[in-house]
Amino acid sequence: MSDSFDDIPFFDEEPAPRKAPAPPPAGNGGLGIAARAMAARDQRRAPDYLSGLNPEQREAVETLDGPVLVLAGAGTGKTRVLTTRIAHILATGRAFPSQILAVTFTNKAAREMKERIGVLVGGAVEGMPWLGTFHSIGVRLLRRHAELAGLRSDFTILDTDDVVRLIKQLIQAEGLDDKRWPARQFAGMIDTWKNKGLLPADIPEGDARAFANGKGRELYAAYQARLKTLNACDFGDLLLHPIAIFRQNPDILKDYHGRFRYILVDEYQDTNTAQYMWLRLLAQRPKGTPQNVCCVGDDDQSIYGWRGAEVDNILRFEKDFPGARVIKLERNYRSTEHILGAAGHLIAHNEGRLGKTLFTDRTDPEDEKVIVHAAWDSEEEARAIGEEIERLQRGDAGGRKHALNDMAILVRASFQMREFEDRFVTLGLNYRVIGGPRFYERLEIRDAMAYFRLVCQPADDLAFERIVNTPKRGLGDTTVRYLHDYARARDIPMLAASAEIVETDELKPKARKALFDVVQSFRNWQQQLEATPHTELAEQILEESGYTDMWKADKSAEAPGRLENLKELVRSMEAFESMRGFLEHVSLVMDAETNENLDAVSIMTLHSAKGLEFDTVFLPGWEEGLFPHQRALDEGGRSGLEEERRLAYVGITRAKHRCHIWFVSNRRIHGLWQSTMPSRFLDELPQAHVDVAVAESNYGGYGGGRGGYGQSRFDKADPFANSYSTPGWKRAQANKTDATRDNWGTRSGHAVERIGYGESGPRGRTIDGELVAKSVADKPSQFSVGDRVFHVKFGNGNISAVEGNKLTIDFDRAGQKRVLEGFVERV
DNA sequence: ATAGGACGGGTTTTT
DNA sequence: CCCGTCCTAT
Repeated sequence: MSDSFDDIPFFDEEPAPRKAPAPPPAGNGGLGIAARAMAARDQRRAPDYLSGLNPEQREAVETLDGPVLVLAGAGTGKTRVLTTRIAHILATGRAFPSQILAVTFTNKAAREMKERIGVLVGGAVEGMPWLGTFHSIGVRLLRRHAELAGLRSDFTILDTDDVVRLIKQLIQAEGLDDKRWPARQFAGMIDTWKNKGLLPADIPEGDARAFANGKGRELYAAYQARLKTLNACDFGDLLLHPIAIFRQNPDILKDYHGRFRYILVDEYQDTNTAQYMWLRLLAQRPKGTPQNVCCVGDDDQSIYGWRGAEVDNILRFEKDFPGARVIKLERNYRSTEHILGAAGHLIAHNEGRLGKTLFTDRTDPEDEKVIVHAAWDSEEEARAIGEEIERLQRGDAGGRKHALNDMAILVRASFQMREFEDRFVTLGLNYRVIGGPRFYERLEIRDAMAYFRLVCQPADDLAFERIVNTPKRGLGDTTVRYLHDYARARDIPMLAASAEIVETDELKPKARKALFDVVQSFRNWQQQLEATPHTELAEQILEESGYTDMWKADKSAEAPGRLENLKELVRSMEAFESMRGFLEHVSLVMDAETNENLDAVSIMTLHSAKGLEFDTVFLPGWEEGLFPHQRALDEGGRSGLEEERRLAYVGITRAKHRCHIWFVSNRRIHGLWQSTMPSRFLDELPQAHVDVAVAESNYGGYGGGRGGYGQSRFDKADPFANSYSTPGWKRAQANKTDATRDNWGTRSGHAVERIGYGESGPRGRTIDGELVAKSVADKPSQFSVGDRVFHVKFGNGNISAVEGNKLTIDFDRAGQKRVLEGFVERV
């Protein structure tokens, strides 16, 4: 993104496009004769960038007039189509870069697109100013018209953390119990409303009553009012304000209609209602005016319904844009026929899809089918996958050697990651974890950012409150509350209030002096904002505020890492022209770099795997309750199940050559062992493309298809040749105390890259297993210590502890386990 | 001010 | 079980 929001001329000063629009495409079905002739003519002198496209891709690229919906299945060259289409628009002189609006969901996608267009078009074309995420484009629009939303153009963008703190204040100000009404929850509600495009007046009565003793609506309105006085926005506002501005100012909207000759949207299946409203305002034109909108998406990969995405948007595209051309990309360039066959058969169980079937020409008898494996428990699952990874890495059995970078483990829920980490640490296998909190979410980074924000934006009270007593200056709660009240009463920012208060003798001398110093410092830094280079100023701020000293004095293990992160923060500012430009970047771009030089297995959730591909993919945890997730079923019903199925589809289609699916019979949930059923999705895989692994262990076995998951096949199992060993997690922690800037330690030849995760490592989470536990919890246990019991999976053992309905049992063969008493019987 | 204990909550995540 | 948050006791 650009550093400044003033570099884009608002009105077109460029000449009109050089070429007359091409004649409308012939017929609805195949190409007419004239069109074919023209296509043939074009083929002869087809520009380089068009060669190598298949007919459908080419149609998607070359159908420039009128609405187009491209249904691009996984691995069908979606990004290629989008970028080539833009290159084509530019190369044919249909529009200038600044006349193309291209929207993506993530910064990564936007970046990638920019790079690829650059390659296609050559360096001649300046970066496209209106290519970006919904939010970054929203910021750009809002900066231009801020006053129409009651803001100044230098408004701040609050992140989730700020929002929660602000709401908490509001809840307290209402005299409500902030424990009974958690701010985080209300922030979530506001987010949901905003995703739906709802302002306080629009929210359903039921929603309004559900929170804060029925004060939900008032609280939402108060929140919006407070944002306005803070000259701030949350993420939702970046869409909602422009929508309101467009609706209330038809002339402004009309200007944008004139500006944006071509509109492109990536991942259309992920748009939420607000984004849809925004897009329709910009794309729908009066009758007779060209509506050159092209949306690309895949209804089968819609996996964000839970955060407001509406698959309906893609399903009703043709209604919204009558006469739309719908182009399906079904030729897959990524995966083997077995992988496509398995994925296609699975997803066919969903109703209400537009219906695509991926195919490939490549057939290779050597290609391995999708393999389903059974394991006793999650520990064995991790062990077996680890072994398979090492086997592929060594390349024995005549196979070639595989890089760890080509392998990924995709899990449904992040708590599953831990077991793999433990195992890989023990094996000394390099891995990287993708997901979790980011660089910019770290404590020290957020503190430093608060200083910078307050310098650039003195009205940023949230930043003020964050750092006024960091490092400790003796300005505790009492003082801050006083400042807060004083500022609110006079309707001025807290920093300005402080400047007034230090002139009085309202505060005790000690506090007064401390606050005076703060006020002086900020005055000083603000004065230097224009003159001093921003990286220098940043360093100066961190030094003079005592913030770096605070961490230098800290003897804890993380302190050196935090200092290193601060240095990195300042270093990363160099790429920007000003401190303001940097702040804007950070508020919208939260992603972390990966270290590509490191050869490591990737571990991530299925959600974060969307859009990626790997030679070999491992999909563990295909069990009822985990995948499909119980909560998705409980809360989402049928559509919840279908979204889970799409997630499974996404998982399988990430694989180029090898896809290994696993399920276990026992998983530890809330620390208790529970027996689990294989996922229904396993039954939905086609026999023709799937093999069932045998002899992974002597008790595994898939049971041969439908209905084959009897418990009896586990009876003679002896899964505990290795007793439960202490996880290597602690060692992992120790190993990477020096992991700082990039979060990867390299001791003992073992590298762990933690993309996103902060110093705390992965958090243990677990799935819902409460029902079983609660149903019997009130009865006193019928078992007591010393009882000899039998467990259908663990065999015989002696009870060593009883706690409600939870028993700790020393099994003869399985070692010590904690199980619910319902699973054992007295011998 | 900070450690330590009680307490709650535990799917997925971007901007 | 395992973690983060909040309140209490030093």
